Amino acid sequence: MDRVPLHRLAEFIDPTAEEAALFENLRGYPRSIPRRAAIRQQGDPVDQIYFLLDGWAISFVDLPDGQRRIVKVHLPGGVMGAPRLALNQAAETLMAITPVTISSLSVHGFGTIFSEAPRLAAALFIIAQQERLNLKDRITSLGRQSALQRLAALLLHVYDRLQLTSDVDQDKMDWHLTQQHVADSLGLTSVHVSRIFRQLESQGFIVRRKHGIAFPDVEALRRFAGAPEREWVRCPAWAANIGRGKRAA
Amino acid sequence: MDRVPLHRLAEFIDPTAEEAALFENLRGYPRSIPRRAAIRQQGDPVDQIYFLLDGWAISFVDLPDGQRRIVKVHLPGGVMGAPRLALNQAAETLMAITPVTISSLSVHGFGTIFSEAPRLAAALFIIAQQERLNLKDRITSLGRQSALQRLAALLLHVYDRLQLTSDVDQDKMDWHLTQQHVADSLGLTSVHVSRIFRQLESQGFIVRRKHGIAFPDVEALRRFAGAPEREWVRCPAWAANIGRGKRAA
DNA sequence: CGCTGTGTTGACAGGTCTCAATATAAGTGG
DNA sequence: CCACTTATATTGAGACCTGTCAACACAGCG
Repeated sequence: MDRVPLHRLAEFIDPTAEEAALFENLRGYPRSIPRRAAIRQQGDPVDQIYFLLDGWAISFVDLPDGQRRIVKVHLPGGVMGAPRLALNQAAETLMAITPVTISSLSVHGFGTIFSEAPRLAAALFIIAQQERLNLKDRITSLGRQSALQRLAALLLHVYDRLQLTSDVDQDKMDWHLTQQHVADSLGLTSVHVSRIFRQLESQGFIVRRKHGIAFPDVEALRRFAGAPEREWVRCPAWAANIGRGKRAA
Repeated sequence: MDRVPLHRLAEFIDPTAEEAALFENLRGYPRSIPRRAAIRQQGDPVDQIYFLLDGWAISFVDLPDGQRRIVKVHLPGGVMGAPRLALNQAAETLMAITPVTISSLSVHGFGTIFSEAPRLAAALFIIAQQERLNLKDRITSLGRQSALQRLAALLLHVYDRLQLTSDVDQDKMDWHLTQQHVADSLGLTSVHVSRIFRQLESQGFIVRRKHGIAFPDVEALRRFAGAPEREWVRCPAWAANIGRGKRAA
């Protein structure tokens, strides 16, 4: 497979050679960014979207009162920065939490995809909807679940996403979030996160290692978290056939 | 203005006559649905998306333990059901909470928009991103704000959306959510919602009427809620010019 | 006129936060 | 390589917010 993050697009359509080439031409060269560096600041103008090729990143908002909310954890293969296409100014800061490599696409190139490769555009649209569902699941989770369940749901969410994009072991995963990151994601304090992490561990749901977490029994954890199982669509007919019927007729 | 919900699309591009006609041809006839009726059930197959022409609706998820989470309140002009394009089965139930009229669009017609009217597709994409931002704001709000602030943020969110799509009075709005709805939205109990509603009222932030809420001082409420002010993009160049450069060349 | 949906109020229990101290690991500069 | 600083994780005690349970008021509606 190529090193382009096309796999994320290819989850929903099978790109033709032309589509892949177009995408390849439009996107910029991969760029390395060190840990803790900002990829994009809250308030910057909106002119690029980013594909995360490798490493972990977060988008967060700093509030007037000094608190920080992490609104999304970005994993390899993800699309970053698309939501701000709806804004004049970036809403969030994008920061690398490990060394990362990214590739960027100008908003102009983004428009080109819509006119030249409608099937890719449809795939991007579906990805956006998938993200909406993820956010909705998080709202569901934040709403009324205990901190313990929320943490379990977060772990499983990252686990599932890592399983999709890389060939990793079945029962463990990399982990690059500090407890402060987790706290800012779940709306808890880092103090409490520490407690519930230990609790989850003492109950046998997880085993913690350096930069990694193992799951002795994923299914048990899943039942405990009460997170919905999502059955993502793959290559839906309406998207796959875009342009076909017309050009034939 | 037409009775089609094109205004929502027209927030981001100025549709040509052809684009408007295409959309008009693809969408179904308006349909009326009584209060409390389900527009779409959790688990149904995915073959339509809906435009809410009039009335209020909610999408919610019923959890195994009997709790209900409202993931979105739909107001007139909104697009409903797009997120499930990423799924094989509908993730949520769509229910009218007032009498509503809707117009539907098949997923096939949705594909046609991507091939025939890329600018409309781009507008739909931007709307999706806008929704993502709204969800992110809600996550921010749910995460660490007090119940009082969350309620204030919800009220302002609905207020701002109503201001966008209809010409209503500056200092008041219609309100069709019961306190149970609010509780299911904010992740609180209806008991507590009752308390904080009274508290918000006794502090002078709101005045409650039948099916309506008035805001004596919107800006004070906004400061209290601490919700971010969003500056939505309008007719961005990358979307407006889609297809132009190409056809000329 | 009774019924169901909705809103209000009170007392108590429980989860999470705050504040504070400490331990451990990870960098950094000499 | 060591000393120092910083980041991260852990633990405890008490306060506060919100949930639970229960009872009741009120309205709309058949």
